[in-house]
Amino acid sequence: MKLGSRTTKQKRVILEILQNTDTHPTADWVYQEARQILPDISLGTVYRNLNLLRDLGKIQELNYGSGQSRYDGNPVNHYHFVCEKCKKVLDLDLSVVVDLDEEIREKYGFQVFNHRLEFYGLCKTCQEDD
Amino acid sequence: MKLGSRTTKQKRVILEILQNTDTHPTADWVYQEARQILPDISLGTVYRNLNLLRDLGKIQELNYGSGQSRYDGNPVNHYHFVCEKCKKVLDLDLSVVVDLDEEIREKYGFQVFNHRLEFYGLCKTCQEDD
DNA sequence: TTTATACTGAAATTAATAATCATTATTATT
DNA sequence: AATAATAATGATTATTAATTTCAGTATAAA
Repeated sequence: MKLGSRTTKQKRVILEILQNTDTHPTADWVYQEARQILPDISLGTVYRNLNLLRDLGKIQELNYGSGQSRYDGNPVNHYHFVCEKCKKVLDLDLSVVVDLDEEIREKYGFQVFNHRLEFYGLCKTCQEDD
Repeated sequence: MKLGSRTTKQKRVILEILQNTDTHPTADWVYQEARQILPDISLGTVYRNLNLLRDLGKIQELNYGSGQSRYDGNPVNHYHFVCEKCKKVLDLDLSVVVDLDEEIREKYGFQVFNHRLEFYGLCKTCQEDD
C-alpha cells in the first residue's frame, strides 16, 4: 500500500468541494465548507489532502503574491485574472499558448513541463466603485 | 515627510545587492549578503526595505509555489523559467506579449495592469544528471 | 475477520513575515 | 552650524500559514 491509495470520506468531500466551486478558495475556506458535511474534520486533514490531491494531479495549487495558497479543482492548465482590489481569482477562457514552451526548448535547451500565465488588474465591479 | 522618502545606507545596500545579481534571491540571502557590508543590519530591516522598494516599483517580488518570496532587481516586466529540480529562477529573453492584455480588456471588460508568465521544467544541467 | 498500514483529529511545531518600540539617523528649518 | 521633527533602525516579540507528530481509527488486502 502506498500513500494516497485509500479513499476516505474526508478526501472525497474535499475534492467534491473544489470541483463544485469556481472561486479558487483557500485551505481555510475549504475547511469551513467541509465542516458543514463532516463536522469533526480537522484543518490538518484538509491541508494533508490538498497536498495529496495536488501531487496526484487532481487539483492545482495557485499562488498569487505572498498570501495563502488557493486551490483549483480544475487540473487542466488554464489562465487566471486576479483582481488587485477584491482579490477574486477568475478563470479566463483563452487558448493555451503551447508554442511558447517549444520556443524556450529550442532557444535555451530547457525541458518545459508547463507554464503559468496570470493577469492582474481590476475586475468590472471594482472598476465601477472606485 | 512621508514613508520611503529618506535614503539610508541599508536601503541603498539592499537595492545594490539586488541590482547586481540575477539569481532572484530570497530575503534571507539578501540579508546574508547585506551583513558582509553592514554587519549590524537586521533581518527585519531587510524585509521592511524589500517591501518598500517593491511598493516604490524599484524591484519585483516573485512567488513560485508556497515557499518564500524571491526578489528581482529588474522592475521591468520579463518572464522566468523555474527549474523544478534545482529551484533556480532564470531570466528569459522573450518579447512581452502585450496584445493579450488587450484581448482580456475587450473580452471581459477587465482593466489589466500587467501579467506574469513563468515556465516550469528542468534546466540544462538538471536534465543531464538525472 | 484478521492483519497491515494509510489516514485521522488534536495538538504541538516550524518557517516566513510582520509588528512593536525605544533609540538613532536623516532631512528640513531655524 | 544648531535645532527640531520624524522616518528608519536593531532587537525582540507576535502573527500567520502550513507542516509534523502521535496515538487511535478506518480501509482494504489476505
